[in-house]
Amino acid sequence: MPRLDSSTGQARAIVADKREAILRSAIKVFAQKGYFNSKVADIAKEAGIADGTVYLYFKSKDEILHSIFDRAMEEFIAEGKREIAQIETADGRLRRIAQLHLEKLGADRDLAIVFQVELRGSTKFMEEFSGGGFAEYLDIIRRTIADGQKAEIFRHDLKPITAAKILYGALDEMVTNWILSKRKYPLAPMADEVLKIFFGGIMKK
Amino acid sequence: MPRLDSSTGQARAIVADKREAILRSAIKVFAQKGYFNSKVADIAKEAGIADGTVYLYFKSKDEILHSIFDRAMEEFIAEGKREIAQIETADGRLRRIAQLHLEKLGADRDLAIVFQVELRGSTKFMEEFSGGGFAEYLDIIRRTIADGQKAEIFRHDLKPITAAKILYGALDEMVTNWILSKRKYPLAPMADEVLKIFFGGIMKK
Amino acid sequence: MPRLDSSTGQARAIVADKREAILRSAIKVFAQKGYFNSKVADIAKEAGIADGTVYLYFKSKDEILHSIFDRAMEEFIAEGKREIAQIETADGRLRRIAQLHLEKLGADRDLAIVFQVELRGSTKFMEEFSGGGFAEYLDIIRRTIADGQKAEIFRHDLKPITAAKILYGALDEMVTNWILSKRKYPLAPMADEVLKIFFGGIMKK
Amino acid sequence: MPRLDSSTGQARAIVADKREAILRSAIKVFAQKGYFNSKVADIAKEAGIADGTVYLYFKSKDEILHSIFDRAMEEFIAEGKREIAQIETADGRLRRIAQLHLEKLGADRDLAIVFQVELRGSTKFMEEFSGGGFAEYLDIIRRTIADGQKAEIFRHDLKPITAAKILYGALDEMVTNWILSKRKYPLAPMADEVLKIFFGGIMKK
DNA sequence: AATGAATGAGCATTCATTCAT
DNA sequence: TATGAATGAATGCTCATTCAT
Repeated sequence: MPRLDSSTGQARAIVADKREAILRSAIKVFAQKGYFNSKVADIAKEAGIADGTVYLYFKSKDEILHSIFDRAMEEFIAEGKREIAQIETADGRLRRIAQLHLEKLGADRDLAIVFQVELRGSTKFMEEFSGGGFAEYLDIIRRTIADGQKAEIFRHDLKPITAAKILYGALDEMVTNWILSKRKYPLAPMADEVLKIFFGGIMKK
Repeated sequence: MPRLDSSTGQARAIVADKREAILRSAIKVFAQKGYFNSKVADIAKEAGIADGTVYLYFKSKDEILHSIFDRAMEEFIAEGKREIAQIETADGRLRRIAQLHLEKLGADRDLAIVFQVELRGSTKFMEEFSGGGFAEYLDIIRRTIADGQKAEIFRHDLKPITAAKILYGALDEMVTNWILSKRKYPLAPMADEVLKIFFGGIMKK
Repeated sequence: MPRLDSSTGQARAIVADKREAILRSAIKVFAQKGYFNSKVADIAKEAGIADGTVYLYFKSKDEILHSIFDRAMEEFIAEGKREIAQIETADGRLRRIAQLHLEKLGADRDLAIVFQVELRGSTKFMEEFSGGGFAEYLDIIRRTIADGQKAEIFRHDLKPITAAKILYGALDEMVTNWILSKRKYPLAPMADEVLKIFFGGIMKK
Repeated sequence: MPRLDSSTGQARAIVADKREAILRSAIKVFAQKGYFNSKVADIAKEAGIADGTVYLYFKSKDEILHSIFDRAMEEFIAEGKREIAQIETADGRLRRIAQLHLEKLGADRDLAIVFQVELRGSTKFMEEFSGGGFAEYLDIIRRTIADGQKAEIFRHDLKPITAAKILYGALDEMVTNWILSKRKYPLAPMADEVLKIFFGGIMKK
């Protein structure tokens, strides 16, 4: 049986590979020129395939953008959950989340650009984004903060959802600045800077 | 020759008025449909003028978007500086900045949408944005934080520029969430929530 | 008042002229290459205007085809009714209808081609065609035949609607043959040939 | 070597079967959606084969349409000739031709649609059509009429070719009306209606 | 200054056909 | 023979911008 399995499996793998290749190409092209200024032909050329072939794997240009987001978010959330599960304290978990956030985007500049720039380019998309994976991500942060309050390590006079948004916003700004910065620097370490303030405040005690 | 002066002045005022009207219309239209999906004809119709007239006041559709940003940012920074000048303490100044940030955008939802969404829609624009008024704004925050460190009210183990970005990012996320939220709520009060964390951290002492 | 009227009237006339020009060009192009093989750019070039201009006067390529038919049919029916009204006998009226039918199409070969060929190229269009002007035309023939029966000049053992279809079909075939014929010959005289049979049959008495 | 022969024969039969299947599928699809709106993939799916397989039996989509016409016309003419040969009188033969015409198309609505609608969709095709089987068909009618004149049962003051076109046109219109009609009714009986007029005229003697 | 008709470059998508397997 | 993934040419329509009036 391995025979049949592998033949089917291989076919599936090839299909997945090509989808993958198109997605990678699209990320690169979108990052360079922006979604609206990117032609489907650009993506195809970057992927080394014919224009029409793109449509064997995606229904439309729009679907490509959605797929980029869905796939990346899915992966990120899965990995985040896995890592978090092994950490005891709420603050430790929060630190890991922040690090992961910046590690992931810091490791793929093009993807980061698409996330920071293109996904924000339309209210329509942002709304879908907000209702989708992003909401789940924000909720993970929120729950972790609530956990920390229960565990009496975080203050009680803050709404967890608001605190979560603040943390997310701060991290998000780190990414945006990193993308736009002319100087190259590693993004991940910024997580600790953010947490230094988020955890400790900037006031002297 | 008050005559000529006044006539010129009046003419200039009329010109400014029409520019203004076009800008207001553009903000409304961009907020509704997004920059790329807005037609110049839509803006003209909203402003009650002919399509071609738009080009007597702006060189291109792109310039309209830039003007929206420039004008709003200029106004905002001018007002910010004015208000800040009257405040003694660094933390007081920071609080006023945060409040102003949310007050201004909270008072004009369409403008807020254009700022949060449309201005992010292209790296090109974000780069210009970053190099322009935004940099100045961020620098004001940075200097205020540095002042606070000099005055020994803020910790010294934080780079002012990083702290500034974090504050900005947190505020920015408040605005984005407010825009996308289905529920209507006042935006300005969120400034205090942000500062509660920014100043005090979320850890129990 | 003629002033205002004429200015408006002139503008309207110019618009009508351009519509007209596009329609004439479309008839020519459709006749030459067929509807599906005609590009909107072909029509525009033939009319001496830019591609986009076509869309200032017509919503789509499809609408152009419909307009060709509507306008021609309307004109034809109006003229037919006018002429018929002055004729006493049913057979005289039928003869005039048949003559007009062939005169009109015989005078404009391109229009005839569009009518005979392109309007038949899709069931969708034929259905609309059948439900529209064509039905009215066939009904005029039918009523004339029924009149002739009432006047006791036509046999009663024929359903007027069937006889009408037969006459129409015979005339229609004359047109189609004329279009496809390599030899040039006047179409109108064929009306008498058709009527010779339609009225008299081909059997010897 | 009966072996080879039979194997070849069988192979040929299989080939013929598949050609046949594709043709039947094409008729169905063309009738439903029209030639230009039908995709080769639609035909293949209807026939239960792969897209590429179509091209093992036909050189192009266009050739399929031609084959539909050629095969049907060939069959029809062969059958027509066979039947006619056994009939003595010219009017009897004409009656049989008219009946066959409507019987055949009345028995296969999809084929009728393709014949009445799709084959008319382009002058190019109509010209080929006119020069091909259709010319032969029309000629059979013409000769039969000429025979009737020689036999002194038909009037001499009519050109046989014109009379033939008139008969054909009338029959053709019957088919077109039948196709477009919402009501279902048998087509074949219309032959007699047509002949009642064709033979006898509609005038009272 | 204002108009709005005209322009024409630009692009996502489709689909007949090919060809490696 | 059969497959169906891949190809890439082809085109209707949009819309920012221009310019004669």
